[in-house]
Amino acid sequence: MNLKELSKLLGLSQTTISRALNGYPEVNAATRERVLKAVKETGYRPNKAAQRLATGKAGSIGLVMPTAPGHHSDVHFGEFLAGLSEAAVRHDFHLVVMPSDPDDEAGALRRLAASGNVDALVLAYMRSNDQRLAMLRSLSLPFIVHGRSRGAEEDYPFVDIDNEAAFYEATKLLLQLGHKRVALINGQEYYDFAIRRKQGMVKALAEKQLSLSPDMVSHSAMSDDCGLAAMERFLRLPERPTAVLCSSTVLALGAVRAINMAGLKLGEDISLIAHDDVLPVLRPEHFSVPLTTTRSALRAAGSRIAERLIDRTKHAEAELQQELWKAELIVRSSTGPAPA
Amino acid sequence: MNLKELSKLLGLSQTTISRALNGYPEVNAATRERVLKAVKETGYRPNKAAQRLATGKAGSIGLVMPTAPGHHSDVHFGEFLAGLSEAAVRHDFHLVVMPSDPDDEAGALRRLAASGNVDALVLAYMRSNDQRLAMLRSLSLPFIVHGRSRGAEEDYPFVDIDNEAAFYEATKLLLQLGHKRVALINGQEYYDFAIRRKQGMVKALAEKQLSLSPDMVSHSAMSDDCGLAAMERFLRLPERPTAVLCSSTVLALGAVRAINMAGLKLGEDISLIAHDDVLPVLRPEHFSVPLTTTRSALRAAGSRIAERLIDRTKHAEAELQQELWKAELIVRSSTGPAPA
DNA sequence: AAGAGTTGTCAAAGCGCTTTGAAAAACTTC
DNA sequence: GAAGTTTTTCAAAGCGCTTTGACAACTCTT
Repeated sequence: MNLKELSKLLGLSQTTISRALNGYPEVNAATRERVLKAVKETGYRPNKAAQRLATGKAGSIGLVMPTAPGHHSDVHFGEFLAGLSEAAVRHDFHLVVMPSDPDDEAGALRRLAASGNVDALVLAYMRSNDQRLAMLRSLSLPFIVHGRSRGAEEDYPFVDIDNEAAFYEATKLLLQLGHKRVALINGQEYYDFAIRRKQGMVKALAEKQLSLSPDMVSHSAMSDDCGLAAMERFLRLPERPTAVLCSSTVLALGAVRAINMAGLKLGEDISLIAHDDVLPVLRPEHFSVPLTTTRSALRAAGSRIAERLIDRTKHAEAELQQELWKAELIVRSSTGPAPA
Repeated sequence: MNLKELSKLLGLSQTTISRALNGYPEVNAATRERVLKAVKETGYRPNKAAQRLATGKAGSIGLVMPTAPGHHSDVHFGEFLAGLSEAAVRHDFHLVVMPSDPDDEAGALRRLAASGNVDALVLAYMRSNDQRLAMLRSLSLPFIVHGRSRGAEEDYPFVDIDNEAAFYEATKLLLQLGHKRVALINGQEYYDFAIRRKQGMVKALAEKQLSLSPDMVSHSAMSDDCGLAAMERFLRLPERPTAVLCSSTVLALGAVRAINMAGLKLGEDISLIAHDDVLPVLRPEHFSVPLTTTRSALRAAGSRIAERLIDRTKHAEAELQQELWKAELIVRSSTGPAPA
């Protein structure tokens, strides 16, 4: 069933039907009723491709999903996607996911934009000095950044959490508890959030005339085995840390296992604070020793981003909104005073 | 830059350019060269929406993502999506994700199909007697099912793992080790895979004149806390199980924690076998006691499905392929002889 | 009751591509 | 070199929608 057939069926012009369906005022209420009824009965749905060609609006927002045969899919991705989805579904938008080699996200982004398949883009997995920003600016397609990019000029709209403040606060808590040797199990070094978190930690340490030695820092993918390996390495140090910060509860999962295997007691012999993106499958409060965390819901960020993005495709006013969310420090049992 | 402009620029008709670009033979080699060069210079990209309208091909495959504000996003979803993506990216296809209320997947599917945004659909999260099947059959859009649906006629193409055989084999292993009381921590009862796994288990038990009592079975979402809760319940039984099967490594994560908290030794006091969908963040071999598992890579399934689906959009021949993959039983340390 | 203003409807022109059917140009062949 | 082939190119007709500009058909004014 297409518009032409429907118009024949109703004895109305395509114009009138189109207007009735799209809420234009210049349609008689009775006529609109009649159209709506016929639509329901026939199950007519406007063809999106045609609509898109006519209006230039795609009704979908796009994002690039870094993936490759060897590449570990990121647990956080699903949750972020769920957030985007929640907002998208409210506005009857689709999500176009463009898979891409992690090393060619810029190219994937360009292809996605050129395809005309999307009205707006989400930029995620931000790196320091991210080259994708320059490309996107030249593309004249609305976009919002999840995170930020150190080194690049900050003239783009974003939703980010204050990573530096989060890890600054977390570190301060540990220092107050008397810890002096604090280690960091972080995400990959090229990610913006990782550097900021490290900076927050360094800043807090510096205030107590302490510094962060390189052998107390680990950068790796966010998987439990990386967390395990990093923690094991720390525990083998001549002067092992008495506290550790983790950039994810997934990393913490491995770290906690290493701690247990070493026969140490979490929250007594060693303290741990993890950043919690609120993954439903891995709740810090459900760890055998509930984890102290800096919490910020990834899903909420996704949802907010989609909401703003969709709004922009509709109203096109280019207000530069930059949101910096505070992560919440939640103290549970994995933190305790430094052992004497 | 659009086709019209380019044709004017080159002094060629739109037809010729279109043909040159789409590899038709009836174009002079020299002309084609000239076109290709101009395309490179001008950066011309055919508008996908127009292409789509003209050809009826969208160049993307769709799937519905169940999501709602309260709804836990499924860890397995990301991995499945990664699999789909890998194949999609190879063929320059996009993935259209339609978020949907979990209770209205059928409606979402219909809307997605009607949108003309996709050439083919993936059906996942299959339930017993799934009503979506009937709907899809009437839609004349190619689709492939991930999993199967008990109760529905099996006349659709699918990729599934032999869940029954997997849990049959796993149970047999436990029985051979002398276990008599085996419990099951399963996914939600309405999922097809959950029922088949239970059936496999029941079958193996029946061969030894044993039966599966209802209080030894738990159906829940696939999260660690559900696994924990289920295991705790089992451990409180007057005659607690000496072995347990888990439908996911995520459930096992919680179950193992419950076992540890009860002061029991995994693989000695109690045995555990989990189904492993090969989630990169949660590897059974990295558990403190490495888990015995039935393994089948979810990502591979996604990849295979996308591959077949894309193939079908291109060649349209409707061979009914039904693949049933064997899960691999991998024995590690979480299984041992039944305690005396 | 004629002129002005409002409403409701329509035919037709696009949106940017592909594809059909026809025609022109370039070769063959006898 | 005329007739027949083959190769190469083109104009025009869609694909299914939205939107513009025009036109009836009413409803007010005065």
